[in-house]
Amino acid sequence: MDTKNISQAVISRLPRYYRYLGDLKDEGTERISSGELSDIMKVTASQIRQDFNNFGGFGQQGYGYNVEYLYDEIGKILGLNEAHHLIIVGAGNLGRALTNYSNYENRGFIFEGIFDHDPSLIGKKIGELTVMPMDELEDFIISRNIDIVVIAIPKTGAVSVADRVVRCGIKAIWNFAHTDLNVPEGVVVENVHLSDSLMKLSYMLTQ
Amino acid sequence: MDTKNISQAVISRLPRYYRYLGDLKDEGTERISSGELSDIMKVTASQIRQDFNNFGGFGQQGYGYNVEYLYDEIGKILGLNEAHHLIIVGAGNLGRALTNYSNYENRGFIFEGIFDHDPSLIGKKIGELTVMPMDELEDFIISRNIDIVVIAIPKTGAVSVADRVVRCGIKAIWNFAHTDLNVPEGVVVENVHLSDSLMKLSYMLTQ
DNA sequence: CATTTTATGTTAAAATATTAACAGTATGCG
DNA sequence: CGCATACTGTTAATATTTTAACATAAAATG
Repeated sequence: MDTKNISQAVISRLPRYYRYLGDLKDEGTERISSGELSDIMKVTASQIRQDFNNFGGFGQQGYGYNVEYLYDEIGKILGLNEAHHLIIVGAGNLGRALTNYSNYENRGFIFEGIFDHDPSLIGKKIGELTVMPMDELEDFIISRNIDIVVIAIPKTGAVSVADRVVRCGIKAIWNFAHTDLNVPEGVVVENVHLSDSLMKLSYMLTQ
Repeated sequence: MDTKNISQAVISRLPRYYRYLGDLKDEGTERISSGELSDIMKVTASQIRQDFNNFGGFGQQGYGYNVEYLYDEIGKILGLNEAHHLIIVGAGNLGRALTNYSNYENRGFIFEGIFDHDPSLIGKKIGELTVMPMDELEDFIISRNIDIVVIAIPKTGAVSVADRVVRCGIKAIWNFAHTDLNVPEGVVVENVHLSDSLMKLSYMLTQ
């Protein structure tokens, strides 16, 4: 069910499917066809079937897809069946927003700690978490089995933080810094470049 | 220099070029070739040349590209030569983070106001801005010539806010709500679905 | 000032991704 | 229980995107 090289385009669409299927499940919809889903999501039915079939057949001819089953399966593909343990580096506005955001939006992603180098922030409570100093970073990651690090600091510090966490075994970085990170083979980075996103909007608006 | 249907893929890459060119400019680099840029950015030189040529020839054979000129031109393409006036709907953690974020990161994007429906937040200061009540939304948009609305509220309210702002002429929405917005032809939406992004990371980590 | 080098703009080829078509199977209904 | 219908899974066609190739023009060199 995995490593045969699924394209980035397909992967990017999976969370959206997951979202719509979750909504359908909540509404009590039991089954859905690629055609109906196509209408709701505004993508072709063909694409939906192709996408799902990258991971095996989840549907049944003449019936369609069972919503709950499909939802669960996509969840598994996305790795949501097991919990992830995160820390946030950077207790600025964005770090704080993400801490809080997690509580009600992202089950399965457990925010275990938040770090900052600013002495005036250390010890402060942010939601359930207490800001920790940067020199405790490595110990915390290792002792708490952290698997995802969120980088929410300005770009000047981002690269060195990435290096530090990679050195203690982190394999996934959610990067909000306004720069690209160079990481070794086997480490994945998901960038959220807000400025890039805003510029794209500006472009579209200008047309 | 415009409407001949530039692909989404190209547009998505423009801000990244802009970022790297800005860095090069700051370092004092005067000229650069597609080959050198290719090395730095880890994309093919061919793609770089193709991308730029969608908008006309910015370089010179045997010389390459003038960094500052190219930077400015891409800025213009992205619509960064004129200021944009934004408001944020939602004074929660995310809204607050974006307000502050803007100050030091995004010149040319001017955050003019922030709104919330929660009475306990109205009147509070967030950076330079004061939280305003939702019933002043339309008047403010019109009187201040707002051209971009940032939606930073939970999905339950997002759709109706989008409808409201579209009705008073807004053509661009930066959507952080965990839902898709249905907008009429001519209105553009740039989604920042943080959960989707995190799920993508989870997928990559699982592989 | 001629010659070599460099590097673009552009055309052509290859690789990917999307859409359409269809064969075949389960379902639902009479 | 058989027949029509409704769908998927999958293969084929089309469209798009990316990469490579190359002809040409400016720049550098001696």
